[in-house]
Amino acid sequence: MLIGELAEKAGTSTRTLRYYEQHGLVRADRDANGYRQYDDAELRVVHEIRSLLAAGFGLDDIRPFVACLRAGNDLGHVCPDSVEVLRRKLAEVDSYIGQLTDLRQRLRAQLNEAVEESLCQTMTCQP
Amino acid sequence: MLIGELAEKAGTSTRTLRYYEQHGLVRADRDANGYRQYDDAELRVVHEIRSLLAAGFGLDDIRPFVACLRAGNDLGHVCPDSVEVLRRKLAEVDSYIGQLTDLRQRLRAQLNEAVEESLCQTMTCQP
DNA sequence: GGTTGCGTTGACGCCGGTGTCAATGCCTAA
DNA sequence: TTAGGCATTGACACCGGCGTCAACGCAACC
Repeated sequence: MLIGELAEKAGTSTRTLRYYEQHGLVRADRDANGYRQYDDAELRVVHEIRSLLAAGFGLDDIRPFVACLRAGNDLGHVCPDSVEVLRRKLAEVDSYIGQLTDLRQRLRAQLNEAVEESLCQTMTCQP
Repeated sequence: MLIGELAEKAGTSTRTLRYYEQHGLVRADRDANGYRQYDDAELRVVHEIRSLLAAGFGLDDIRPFVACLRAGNDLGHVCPDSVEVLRRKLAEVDSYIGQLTDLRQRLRAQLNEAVEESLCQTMTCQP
């Protein structure tokens, strides 16, 4: 399978596939031409990458998952290194949710303050 | 007040103050030298900017808050345009929290799956 | 008058994933 | 043989807030 075909099957671009390869995620043999020749299994790998990227992982985080697939596992997240990344990401997400929740509180407070302020102007209340 | 002094008082850098000015947030008169000369009120403005940036607003979002302060209000968020931005941001934050919560669910599910998998290997269970 | 220290503008770098263009080479069908 | 379609590598562009450096002007003190 050439790069254009894989790109289409994976729903991405050739540029992207080369980028992944440059970062050690996707592998390709080379034809005598120098053209990249992809194994069928790489489609699965690319899907895994796209899925994890969409979830907010970075390319470096994704490497263990790909390695896990290459090691013969059906799922990329069942290996110790992947689990470690999952744990770390979960902690990050938790922390982030916490921060956003705090921020949300402050935004609501400011909105309320602004609304009361404008009520005071129209209805002459005593703050 | 010269730029270095304002930068120190505001806990930021001169580079940053020029950047804010370039984006229409901070104002300065000029000495005969060409040196920027800052009004005392600009310190308040810079603090407002820093605070909102820290909360995740972008410079464009912050502009109405600064305008609100310049209009003579004690608080930058009591003007209609500011309120509009606050509402939008609150919606964004809500949406983002939702997405992160979903993601969190998926991460937990994958972790559980991985853990059960490894238990199966050590304890010969029947999935 | 030279040094030191602050001011000025302008420009590049970073991060991360990808679009996009350029210059060039291979393959295939008309 | 020529066109055009796909391949190759390399490099620039983007976003956003700022660090950082360059090359220079002005102020003040010794």
